[in-house]
Amino acid sequence: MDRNTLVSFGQMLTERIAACEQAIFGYAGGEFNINSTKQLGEVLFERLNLPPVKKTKTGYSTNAEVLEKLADKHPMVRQVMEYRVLTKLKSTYADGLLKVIGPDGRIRTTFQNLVTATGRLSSTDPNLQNIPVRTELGSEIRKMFVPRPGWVFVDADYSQIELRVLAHIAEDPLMQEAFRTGRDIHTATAAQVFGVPPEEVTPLQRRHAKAVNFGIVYGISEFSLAEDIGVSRYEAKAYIDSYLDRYAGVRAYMREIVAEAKDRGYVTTLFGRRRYIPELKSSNYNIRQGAERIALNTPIQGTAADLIKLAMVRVDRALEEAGLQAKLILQVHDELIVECPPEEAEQVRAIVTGQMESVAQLSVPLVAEAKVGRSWYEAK
DNA sequence: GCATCATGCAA
DNA sequence: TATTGCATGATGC
Repeated sequence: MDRNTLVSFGQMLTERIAACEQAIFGYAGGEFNINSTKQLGEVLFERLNLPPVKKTKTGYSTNAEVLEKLADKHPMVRQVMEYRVLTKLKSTYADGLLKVIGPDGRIRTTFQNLVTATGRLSSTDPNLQNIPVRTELGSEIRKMFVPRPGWVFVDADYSQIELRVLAHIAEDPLMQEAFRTGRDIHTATAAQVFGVPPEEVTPLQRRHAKAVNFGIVYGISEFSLAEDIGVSRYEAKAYIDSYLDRYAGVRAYMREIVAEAKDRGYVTTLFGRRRYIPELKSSNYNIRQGAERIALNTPIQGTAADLIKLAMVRVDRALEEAGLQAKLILQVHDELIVECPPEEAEQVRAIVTGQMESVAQLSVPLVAEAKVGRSWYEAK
């Protein structure tokens, strides 16, 4: 870790947090613990009389979605949103990571191989599988993950591995065709769902199609899709219907995997990993529906986990056999990170992506893309 | 000190 | 009323 930069980043956050706090206390007319959802709820919904959008089982919800809806109703709300972003980065990442830097300046996670229900690894103490990447400020943290002096990172990730696994397992001809011809799957899906040529797909259509692809893997409901992309339930239903009309293999898979799971009591991955799902027989509708989503998702997520685990073994072996100093140092579900001297980087890149892509022969190609960089931020 | 809750980060 | 995880601070026991 680049400890000094991490310390400076933490100090910058401290200053910005203090400014937020002062603004919030000014609007509230006094101090309170902004971290307490109970106290914050009282200020927002009782003192300032903002409309309570949603409840939790213990009181008012103040989560990001709720705050977003209230943002135009009182200036304090945006300050609270910024406060949440900053304190998250400070406590979990800046302070949290500083605490676990070893005497040699390196951070080591502990991987658990037997925790998740699907076969994924999990990472603890610290969790290196949830380092921020989606926002500009958050991704600054990744600039502080650096290799040993003079070395570089090679970061390789699978492209759309779960949808490729779905295309394979579901034997869906259209989805397979999209991957075989190297198309952008979300654009191809939008073209199918909205009935337009790929080159006429608008950014909004692509975004909606991406959300549907994402949701399908998890066992979507029209309600949740509507929530996610901000359309009516009827529109969301139309998207899903159109999707499953076009990707008929996916529709059949969804039906068959649930039937099989109910019959056998478990589902399996392509490599035979098994997950029992006793909740399929629950008398509670919600629990039963949840179990069906698990039956749908587990073979997909679990097969992807099997694939990358096998790739890890082969990558490690191939790097060793090539006589390289390169070392596999991290896995993040669909991504492998290797540390190596810069003169090895191009060979490492070829070995890692080559092993990841050839780990299994599915009905669609597996594609891995790699970058080289002097930090995790640069290499991703 | 431990458990639970709400929240938010990742794939 | 979308899958899988883990860390944090607050809160209560």
